[in-house]
Amino acid sequence: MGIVERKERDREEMRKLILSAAQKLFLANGYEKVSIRNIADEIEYSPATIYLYFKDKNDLLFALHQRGFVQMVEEFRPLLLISDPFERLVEMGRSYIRFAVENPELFDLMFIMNAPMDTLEKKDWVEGDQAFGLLVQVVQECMDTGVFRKHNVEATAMMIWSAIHGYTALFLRKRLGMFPECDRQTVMDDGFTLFCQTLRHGL
Amino acid sequence: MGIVERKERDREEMRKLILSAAQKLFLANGYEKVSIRNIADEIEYSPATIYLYFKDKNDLLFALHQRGFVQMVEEFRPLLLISDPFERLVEMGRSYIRFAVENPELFDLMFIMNAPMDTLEKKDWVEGDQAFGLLVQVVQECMDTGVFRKHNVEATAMMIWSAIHGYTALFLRKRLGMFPECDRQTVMDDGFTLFCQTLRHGL
DNA sequence: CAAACCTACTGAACACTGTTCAGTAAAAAA
DNA sequence: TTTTTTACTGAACAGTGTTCAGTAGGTTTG
Repeated sequence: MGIVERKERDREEMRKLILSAAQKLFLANGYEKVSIRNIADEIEYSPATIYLYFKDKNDLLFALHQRGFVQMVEEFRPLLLISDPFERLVEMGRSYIRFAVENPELFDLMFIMNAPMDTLEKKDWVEGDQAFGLLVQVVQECMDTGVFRKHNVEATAMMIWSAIHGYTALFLRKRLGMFPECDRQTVMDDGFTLFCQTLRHGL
Repeated sequence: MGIVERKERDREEMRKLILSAAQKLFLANGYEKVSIRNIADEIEYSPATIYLYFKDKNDLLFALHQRGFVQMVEEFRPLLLISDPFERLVEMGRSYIRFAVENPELFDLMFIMNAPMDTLEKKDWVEGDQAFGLLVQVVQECMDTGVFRKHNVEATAMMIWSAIHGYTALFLRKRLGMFPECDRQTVMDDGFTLFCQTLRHGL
C-alpha cells in the first residue's frame, strides 16, 4: 500500500514548491514586500492552500530560516579542515561576514528578523545551538593549544560572535551612514582584521 | 501679528502630542502592533490628521528615533566627566548595553529597525555621526595617552562599537536561545567585561 | 459688519495585508 | 457503486497605510 507514502511525498514536494517560490520572491523583493498572495500567485494556487502546509507566515519564514542554516553550514564545512585553530577561527569570522554581505536577506532572516523566532518561543533553537557549538569548539581548541588564555569558553565564544555579528547587523540595517558608501565594506573588513589582531595582542 | 507664531506653536504642539501618544503606545505594545489608527484613537483625532503632521509612518518613526538619541545623549553626558579615557570608554559601553536592556523598543528603533532609516536614504544621519564622534574622541584619547597602540582611529572605534552592539542586537532579537533565559543578561555583562580585558591584554 | 478666503480637520474610500471557513470536486476506501 | 476522505478554493473578515473631496470655523479683506 504505497499510496500513503506517495501522498507523503507529494506533500513534501508541495512544501518545497511553496518554500522555493517564497525564497525566490523574498530574495528578489525583500521580506516586507512579499505577501502570501504573491507566493500563491507565483505557484498558481489559492492563498488558502499555503495554510494547509504552513501554520502561518512566521512558520513559513521559519522554514526558510532553517534552510538558511543548512546553506551556511554547507559553506562553513571546508573551513573545518583548517588545522590551526586560530586560523580556522579567523576564517570562520570572515565567512560569517561574507555570508551576510552576499546573502543579505537570508542572513537578516537568520540573525536579525523577529518573525522566525516568534514561532520558536518556548522550544529551543537547534540550528543556533549547532552553529554556536562549532564556534565553542574552535575557541576551546585555541585555549588548549595556548593561543588564548583560559577563560570561560562560552563567554569567550559569545564575545567573538558578538564582535563579528555587530558589523553585519550595523551594516545590513544601514547604520554605517557615517562612512561613505564605498568604504563601508572596507571598514567592516579592516575592523575585523583589527579585531583578530586585538584578540592576540590587545589593542 | 502674533497669529502666525501662535499657529506655528500650535502646530509644534500637535506634533508633540502625536509623538507622545505614539511613543506611549509603541513602548507599551511594540512597534509592529501599533497602527496609525491606534495613535489617532489615542489622541482622539482622525487618522488622516496624522498625515498633516508627518509624511508617512516612517517619518513618524524617524522623529521618535531622533527623540531616542536625545535621551541617549542625555544619559551619556555624565560619563564625559570621567577623566581616565579607558575608564570612560568602558562606562560608555556599559551604558550602551544598559540603555538597550532598559529601553528595548527604543533601542531597537534607533539601531536595528529598518523603518526609520528608509526616510533618510540619501541624507546623512546626524545623530549617528554625533554619537559615533563621541566614541572616536575617547578612542583617540586612549591612543594619545598610550592605553591603546596607534591604529586608524575610526576603524578602532568601529570595532569597539560593533563588538558591543553585537550583544545587544543578538539579545534583543532573541538569538541567545542557547543560554538559559536567566543567564542571558549575565552572559552579555561577562562578555563585555571579557572584551574590555581583551582590549588591554589580548585573549 | 459681511463676504471672501484659508486652514485644520474628517469620513469614506482604495488597495492592500494575514487568516479562516464553508463548500466542491476528485481520489480512495468500503 | 456508494461512502468517506482528501486537497483545494472563493469569498469573506478584520485589519493595515494612505489619499482626497468635502466641511466647519477662524482669519483676512472689501
